[in-house]
Amino acid sequence: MSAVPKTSEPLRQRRKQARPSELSAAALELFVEKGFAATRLDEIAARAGVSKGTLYLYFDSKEALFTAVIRDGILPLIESAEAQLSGMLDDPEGMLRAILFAWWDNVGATPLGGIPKLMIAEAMNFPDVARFYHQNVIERGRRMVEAAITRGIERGLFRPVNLEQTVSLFFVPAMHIAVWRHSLAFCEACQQDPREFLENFLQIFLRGLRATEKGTPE
Amino acid sequence: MSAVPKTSEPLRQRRKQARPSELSAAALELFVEKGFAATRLDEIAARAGVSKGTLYLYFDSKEALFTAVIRDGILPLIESAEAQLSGMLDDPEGMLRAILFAWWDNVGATPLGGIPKLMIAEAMNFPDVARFYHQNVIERGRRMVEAAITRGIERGLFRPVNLEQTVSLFFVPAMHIAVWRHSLAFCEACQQDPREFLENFLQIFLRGLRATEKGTPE
Amino acid sequence: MSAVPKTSEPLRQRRKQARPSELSAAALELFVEKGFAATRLDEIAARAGVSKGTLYLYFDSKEALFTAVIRDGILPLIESAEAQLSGMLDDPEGMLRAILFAWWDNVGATPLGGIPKLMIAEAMNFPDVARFYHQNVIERGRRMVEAAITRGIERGLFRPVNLEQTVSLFFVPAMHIAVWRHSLAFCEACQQDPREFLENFLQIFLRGLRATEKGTPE
Amino acid sequence: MSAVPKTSEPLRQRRKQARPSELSAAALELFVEKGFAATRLDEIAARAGVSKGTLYLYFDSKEALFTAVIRDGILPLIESAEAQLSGMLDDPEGMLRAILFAWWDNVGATPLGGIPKLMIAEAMNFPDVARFYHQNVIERGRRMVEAAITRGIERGLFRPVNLEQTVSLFFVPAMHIAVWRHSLAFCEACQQDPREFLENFLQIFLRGLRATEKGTPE
DNA sequence: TATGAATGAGCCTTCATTCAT
DNA sequence: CATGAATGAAGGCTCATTCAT
Repeated sequence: MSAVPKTSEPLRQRRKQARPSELSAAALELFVEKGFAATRLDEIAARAGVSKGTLYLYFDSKEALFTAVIRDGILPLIESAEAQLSGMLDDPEGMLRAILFAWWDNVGATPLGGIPKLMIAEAMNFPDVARFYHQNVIERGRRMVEAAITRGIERGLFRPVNLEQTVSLFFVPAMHIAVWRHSLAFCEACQQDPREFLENFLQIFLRGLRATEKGTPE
Repeated sequence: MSAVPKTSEPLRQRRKQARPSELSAAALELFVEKGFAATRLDEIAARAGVSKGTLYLYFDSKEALFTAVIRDGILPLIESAEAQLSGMLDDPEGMLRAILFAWWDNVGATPLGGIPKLMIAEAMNFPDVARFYHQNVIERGRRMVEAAITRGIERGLFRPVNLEQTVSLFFVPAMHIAVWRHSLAFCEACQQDPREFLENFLQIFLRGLRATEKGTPE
Repeated sequence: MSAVPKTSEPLRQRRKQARPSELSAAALELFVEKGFAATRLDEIAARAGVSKGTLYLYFDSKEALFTAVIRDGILPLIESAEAQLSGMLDDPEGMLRAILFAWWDNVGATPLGGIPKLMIAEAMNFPDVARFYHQNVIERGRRMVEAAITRGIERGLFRPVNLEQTVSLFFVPAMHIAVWRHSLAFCEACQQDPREFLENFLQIFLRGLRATEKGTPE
Repeated sequence: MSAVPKTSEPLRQRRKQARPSELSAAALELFVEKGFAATRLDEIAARAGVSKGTLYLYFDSKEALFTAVIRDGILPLIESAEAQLSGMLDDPEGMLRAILFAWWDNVGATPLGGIPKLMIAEAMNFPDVARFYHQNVIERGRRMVEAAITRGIERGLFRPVNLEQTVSLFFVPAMHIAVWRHSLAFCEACQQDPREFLENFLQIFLRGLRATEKGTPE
């Protein structure tokens, strides 16, 4: 509020452009921390440095703000991830590793990493948002992993496994870290380095997935 | 209204004894479904078939009801599980399998299976309850698995792995099923048979865990 | 609150029965005085001697309270008026006079006399209520007057006039008094005795209505 | 946006002069339709085709706008009416008829015809405005009618009647039409031609007023 | 002069909690 | 023990008003 750079662009204009994402960023933090119902609009406004009424210049209601937080928060990321990772199908194991750590760097380690917790908590209260999230985030993420595993099986690198369940297993530890970071964060078991945890998981996962004929020297 | 005959009423007596758990059962369902803040005491009372005021005869406040739901719901189960499973240390793989499916039968498949979702959603709003849950449920559960894996490593059945992380990995898929059952339940990927999913996980998990020198005859 | 007679009937019970009409009576006064939008529920509750929340035990919303004020306030009166006055058709002039003064005594001079002002002010904001009022109050009132004038014409007592317009003319001065009582009440011209005003109107009205052949000696 | 050429702009000049009355015209329509409290400044600005802030360039507050709507709307008309009709005292009946239809043409049939409804609705919320309206509009209008009736009585054309009340009766049907046009407008009884209604009223009114000795040739 | 983004006081409504019955 | 009418604090939302541009 005091450290605004005085460029030639009028301040008002720049704030106007930035406001919606400033507001939804503040909202995301609080929704993740306390849940939708327990978050007061006062708090969101205060954290964004605006007054309560300003929220209504950009969002029709608390619920609309919630929807926007989910929609606008995660969709761009999925799209860029698809663009970046689709070319790695030649190396299934490498692609799986890349998906996992790209997710961690761009989502899990950022405030967006709270969204899985938020969706878990609010899915039954906002079925429409949950359905959107499922179709546009979960399903698209699963498809990427599915493609990698399928290719690995085709090439004889992986055992023929139940695809659906194996894809689920692949995501589950990453989700686990993201969720616990924003809930039972004090738990020491979660204080471990997330990348190390994911690496450890990948080893067990891939080892369990690989075709057995070829030994995998540790 | 004033002339209620005061005979010996076994039914009423039984109800009186059972009331608290009837109330907390109703509360659990609703807390899991909608979250703590979004659940009204009216609804809980209605679902338990009592009036709103009656809740205050057994619980001091909404928050006390929440605490009771967690405390009284899960603790007895952990204790009986410890008693039943502690004798299986001779067969680490069998013990891991037994833990997983005992948990599913006694917790995951029952209304108590909603507690993980509830704790995830409310941990940051109720740090005391979260700490209680962590110490008395999570840690005790982890210790059982830790014992089995440690014994497996000692006997050369399992590779020497990072214990903490591996224990986490062991629990994560089970938690995942329980959580998603009560949030994104409509997701088809979650409609799969939970036991089958756990079985599939166990295969990959154990295969990834086993010492490599010995082939793993399916 | 302190002068409640201590009869055998429990206080709570009696209040429960009386509350809705106590509340709508308070609401009527304030809606008439300030209009719907300018009336705060705080005021209504305060005037009725209850807290704000109590209003919602009996009415779903401010708007529902408005509807109830109109519906429950005026309908019973119309019905009793129809019952009492329908037998006077033998004496058209007497019936018209009776209608006018019965209306004054039972509506105009009571708090219900504010309803015409209220309906005028809010009809366009609440078209459904306006339509209800029109069909169930205005039209039924008009039919009674219409019957009297028609009979008078049939018997040669009245000139053959435009019925619709004459019925309107009959009601207009009464409405005028009622409306001004609750709006420009300070106007001296309105300080006149209402009964005298109505009597004076009746004379001019009937004199203008009567068949001319028979002189009407003053 | 910054390079607006400062040429001589007759259109803009004209707009600048006309703005206040354009604004109060828009305000009048909405105040009449929805009442003062239920009308938002946003709507008024939108209907006048300006932004919300512009209203504050011409009026200090919403209430000042209300006052201006009444003051500036009706006063010029009364003054021109007085000038035009004061010369008709030689023909009392003609003057009464002229007053009635001049009022209809210049007020009742125009947007100003909504003012009586507005004053009825808001008189108790704005006693100062109501007093102004009473003194400068109502009283001056009454005086014109009073003069005509007095002259008619002096000349033996009219019966000696209660002046105050008869003047009220004279205005009441006209007010009634104006008010209902802006409130219960859907009512079929009000769909009648207003001039015809006023004509019918005049016949009954004058017939009831005339001295009885002289027959009244239609 | 005109704009419209921003404000914040105020209102309707909800709901945990109390208490007379 | 049980009820449910009553309470009042608090939250979502609106809108008259201000002011930087």
